[in-house]
Amino acid sequence: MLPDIISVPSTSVKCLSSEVLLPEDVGECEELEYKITKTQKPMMNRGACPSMCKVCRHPATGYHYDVPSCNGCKTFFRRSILDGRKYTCLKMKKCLSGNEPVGMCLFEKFSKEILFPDLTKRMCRSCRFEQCVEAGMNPSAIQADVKSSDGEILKNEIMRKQKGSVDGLSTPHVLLSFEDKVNEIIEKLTSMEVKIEPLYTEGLPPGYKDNRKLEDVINSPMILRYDEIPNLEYCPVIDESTGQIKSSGACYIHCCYLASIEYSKMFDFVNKIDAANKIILVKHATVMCADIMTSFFSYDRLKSDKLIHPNGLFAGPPRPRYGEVGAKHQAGMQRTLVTVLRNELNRVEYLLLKAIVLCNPAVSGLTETVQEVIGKEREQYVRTLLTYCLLNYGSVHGPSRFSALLAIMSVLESQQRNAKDFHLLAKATVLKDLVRYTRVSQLYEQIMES
Amino acid sequence: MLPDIISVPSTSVKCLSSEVLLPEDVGECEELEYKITKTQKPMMNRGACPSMCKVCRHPATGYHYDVPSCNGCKTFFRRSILDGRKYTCLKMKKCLSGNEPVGMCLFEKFSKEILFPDLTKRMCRSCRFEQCVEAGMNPSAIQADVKSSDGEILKNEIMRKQKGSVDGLSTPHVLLSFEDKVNEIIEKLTSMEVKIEPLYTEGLPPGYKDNRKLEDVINSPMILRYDEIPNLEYCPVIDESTGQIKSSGACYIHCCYLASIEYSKMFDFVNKIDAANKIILVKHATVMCADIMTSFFSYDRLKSDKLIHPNGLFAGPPRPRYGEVGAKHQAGMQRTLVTVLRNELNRVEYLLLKAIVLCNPAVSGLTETVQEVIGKEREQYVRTLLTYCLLNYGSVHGPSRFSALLAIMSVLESQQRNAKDFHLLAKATVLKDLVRYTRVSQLYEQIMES
DNA sequence: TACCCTCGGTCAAAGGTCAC
DNA sequence: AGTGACCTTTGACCGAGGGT
Repeated sequence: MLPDIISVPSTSVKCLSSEVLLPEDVGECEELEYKITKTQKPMMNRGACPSMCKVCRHPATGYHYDVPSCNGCKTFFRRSILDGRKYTCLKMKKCLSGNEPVGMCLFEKFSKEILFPDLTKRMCRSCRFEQCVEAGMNPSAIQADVKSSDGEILKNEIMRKQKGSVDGLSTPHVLLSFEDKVNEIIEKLTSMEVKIEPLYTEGLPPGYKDNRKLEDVINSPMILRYDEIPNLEYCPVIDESTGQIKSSGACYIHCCYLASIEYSKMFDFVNKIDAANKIILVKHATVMCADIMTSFFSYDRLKSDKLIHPNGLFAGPPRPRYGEVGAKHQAGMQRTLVTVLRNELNRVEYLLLKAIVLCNPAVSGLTETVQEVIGKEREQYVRTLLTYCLLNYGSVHGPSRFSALLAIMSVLESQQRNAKDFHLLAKATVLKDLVRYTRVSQLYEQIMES
Repeated sequence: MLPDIISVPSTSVKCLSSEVLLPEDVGECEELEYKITKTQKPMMNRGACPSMCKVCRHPATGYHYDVPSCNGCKTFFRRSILDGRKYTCLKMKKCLSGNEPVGMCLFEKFSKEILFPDLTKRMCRSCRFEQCVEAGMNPSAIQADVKSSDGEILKNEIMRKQKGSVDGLSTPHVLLSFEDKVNEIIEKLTSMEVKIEPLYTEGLPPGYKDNRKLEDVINSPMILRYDEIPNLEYCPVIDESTGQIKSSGACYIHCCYLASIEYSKMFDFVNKIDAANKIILVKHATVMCADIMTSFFSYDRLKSDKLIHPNGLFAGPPRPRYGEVGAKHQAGMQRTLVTVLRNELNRVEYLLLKAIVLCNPAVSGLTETVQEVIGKEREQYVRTLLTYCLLNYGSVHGPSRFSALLAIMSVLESQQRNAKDFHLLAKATVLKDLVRYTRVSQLYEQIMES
């Protein structure tokens, strides 16, 4: 069962194994399974062709014997079974892991291995066959008649082995160490994300206002639920014509920003930088982090192709009366989402991208030391994202996937410029009243006016 | 000889040697070669079998390392490369032509050569290897690992030699190693760049105007010097107040666009797409290609930190009177350059980036097939750039270098939008006169108004 | 009806082997 | 030690058949 879920293909998850195995994720997995059952296609995936051969990392040509694989490995497996072949590895099954040039750092080894993917050359037939079995190639999916009794025996042997090992430990894999490292980072980001989620999804209750300054929020201990916010002020907006309290929903924009700020505080490197630099960084990153969060949330959780808040309401400046700049802003927000959707950003990619957005050493005003610290942090996430792409999309499509993801950043950046332009314009001129009506927080203004 | 024919084996129809000797068959050979070139499938041609070894004139057993050849020469070539052997001819490389037994008349020599075509007997190993290379045997088609560093050196040497003589007919081979592929692609792009450079650096001479339409330029054969442009029209601009010819420098903008278009025509994939799609693609890419070219040229060749034309004059809309949009446009141009400078883009990165900019499958209006073709082409360049970064900046900084380079693209894109906005605004309103004054070509307008 | 998968089969062209 | 006829293996490609 598990293998099937993992190999559920294409853009969608193909997650690293730990993701699948995390207890929190069971729900997600089940959901995935549900989708599969629903479309009544347990094995194959409509549309997208899997990108990488699970055996040798060549470009895959489709699912063969239940495994995304290339033509070569498909034929190799079939022949091996039909002829009932027995291979012996002369290198103690170390064809894959051994023989590396000495003195290479791990990532170097890895990227070389991925980018120079001719595993077939380095794998002996024994190890290749092993890898086929490991990847889950299903002997009973072979329709042709086995040519020898050896074949029959081998087939049964493999089937027994696979049945037995479903819940057993998978044998160590070359890339495990990289997967481990990637997993470690992803797990950390995931747990951070989980922590800030309630802050965003619950929103500030209607009529309440958070009066803290940006500096306060940044320098105070973590606050992960709105009801822990000190000095939350109840100041409902009164409709001037009717004199009644204007009904207003929960305030998600403010909370989305709060969530982004609290999120940024969870990174280890913030301990290494001083308050002034923190503020500069946060001012630069928050709008973008909030945007990508809203976009991803709408798409991933709420399955919406429109930008919506956690309560299901339409997000962004909703009314047309904001004029041209408003329209541009609005269009920009939607563009962010559209980009996310078009790329079918998955959760891992989202998390890493957000981390990369946050760790931007090019923000002007940062001291040199801080730039260096942040630069190193960013490099780590960039590398992880690249590794993830290479592992999941292969050496052919991986790099372009990686570049497509990075392109989202520039969309976020221009979106941020639009948002800030919009805010200034709105405040200065036509929208003075509207701005007063809206429960604009000081924090919001501080961010937007940077 | 006869036994060979009989034992010509198995299933496949290895041709009979007598066939080789028939004069009529020379034609067939040539036809075969022609077909191959045409379909760009040098590998195989099912059904037809090459008849004669291009190295030694024995009966061929098929294509080996891209050359119709016999078993012996195939094995000889492989062994020579794998062992990295160096042969020396003791007969001044005259094994083939000279040194005939004395006293033979020409006809004797000739008929002997035809009837006993065993050149191997007469060729020393040095000359045989020479002949292999000459015939076009492709060392990168050898899959086995070279056994010595000598082998690696020899292989590269041969490949360089062949590239020079065949003029880049090298075939995309699946098993070409990544390093090789990187070099191959870079060399190809370099040679393309060299070809278009004069078009840009010379510019159109003052007062001349190129009246061709975009379609004409795209569909006509390559023109790489301005003096080959058909119907170049001399139409100097007259100053209305003085009645004198306005002095104007060479027109670089037009030529830069021309250079970009001619450049795009050099990509192999353009043969696979129709005229309509070509136009769409070129309309989208030209401004960006021209921008990055101007930027890189200013920085790399002219060592300028300002955007300047090859003649040393300041580039871009130079006068402040263009108003706000003009200023924005101007600032954008400078921003492109600044980005280039800040990144210290080198030539390889510049070339690859330009190729990536050009091969954009996301341009709206392209048919799906074309999108796919272009997408594959782009993937190739993206992968190459990534590999280049990893190789040259290491696995720690390489990925972020790669991401920094990709970020230049979005700068180019927004710069393009500004340029087009500027053009439309200029044309429609305040700058009507200026636009008329400027020798704006139809081609320029067609590009700017897309 | 018309695709679109994935199956098996095919064969040109790789590599390897071993008398000579 | 080299050679090359013969052999094995590989994998791109194609038609078949079953599913949507």
